[in-house]
Amino acid sequence: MKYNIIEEKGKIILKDIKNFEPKHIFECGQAFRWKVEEDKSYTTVAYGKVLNVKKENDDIILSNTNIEDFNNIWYNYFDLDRDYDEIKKELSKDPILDEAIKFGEGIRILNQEPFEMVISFITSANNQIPRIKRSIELMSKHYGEKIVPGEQEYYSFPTAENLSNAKPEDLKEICKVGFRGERIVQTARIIANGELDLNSIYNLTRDEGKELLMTLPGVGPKVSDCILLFAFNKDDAFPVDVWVKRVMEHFYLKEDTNVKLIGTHGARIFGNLAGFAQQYLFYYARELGIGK
DNA sequence: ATCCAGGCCTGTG
DNA sequence: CACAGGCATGGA
Repeated sequence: MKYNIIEEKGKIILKDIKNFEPKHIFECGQAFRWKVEEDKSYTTVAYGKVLNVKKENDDIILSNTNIEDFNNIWYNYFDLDRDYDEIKKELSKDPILDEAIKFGEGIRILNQEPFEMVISFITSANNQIPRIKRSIELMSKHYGEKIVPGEQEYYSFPTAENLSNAKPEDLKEICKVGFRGERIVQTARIIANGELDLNSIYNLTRDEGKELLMTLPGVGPKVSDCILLFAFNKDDAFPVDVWVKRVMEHFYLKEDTNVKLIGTHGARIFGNLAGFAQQYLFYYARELGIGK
């Protein structure tokens, strides 16, 4: 990445940075906790911190942070070590990806917190994105930790310990997670117990990590791929949801198929960049309503 | 009203 | 192994 870092009080400024468009990154479906503000900046809670991100011309301004947190947390969170020019150059050889990349040219794939991804994508099953976001906010508010950096209150995403002690009925009634309540508590318990060590997945392949994650209640083929891609940096993961199914059938298969076939097809044509391809395609398809 | 949403689980053939 | 049907919830 070619950019200059400027440190001001409470801010880190990334000067002249490419491949970083907040709207694309935060609204492409990989993250559920970024809220757009009136000034078009975005705010989230992650790693126990509140962070605001604003784009001004070709600069990105990170507010309520400092150089230590930037180096220790946000540099990796925003995947700043990766050369997106190279990825886009390779994927653009495919004419359909070329269009999708033009549409979401500023997408980056974040490296988010494993437990939060596990629960968030369990919550996503047969659900709608606005409802998923609402349930995640409610879980954070009721089971997370309060953070007050200024005038406003924020809540961190709950720990496995805290969620393992929640009652499924409460998750349903208070957090509106529906039938996913039991799965959330059971999975939180397995992780809180240490029965499954999420950190071990960093050192596994996609297939190995997938096999392990799918032992968790509520985690199947699609949810596991999301967790592997959005938390564990497995770039060959290719989550196939209704939108990816639609866009792949519309542009590539030209017929009605099934998610399993699309998964193998995606792996074959996109290879070790499948995760990036999926994210460009998902954003493109959902924003434009392709195949619906 | 019926259908559907970033699917998964369980039971059947 | 493939394939239904069910599942909470609420907006279209």
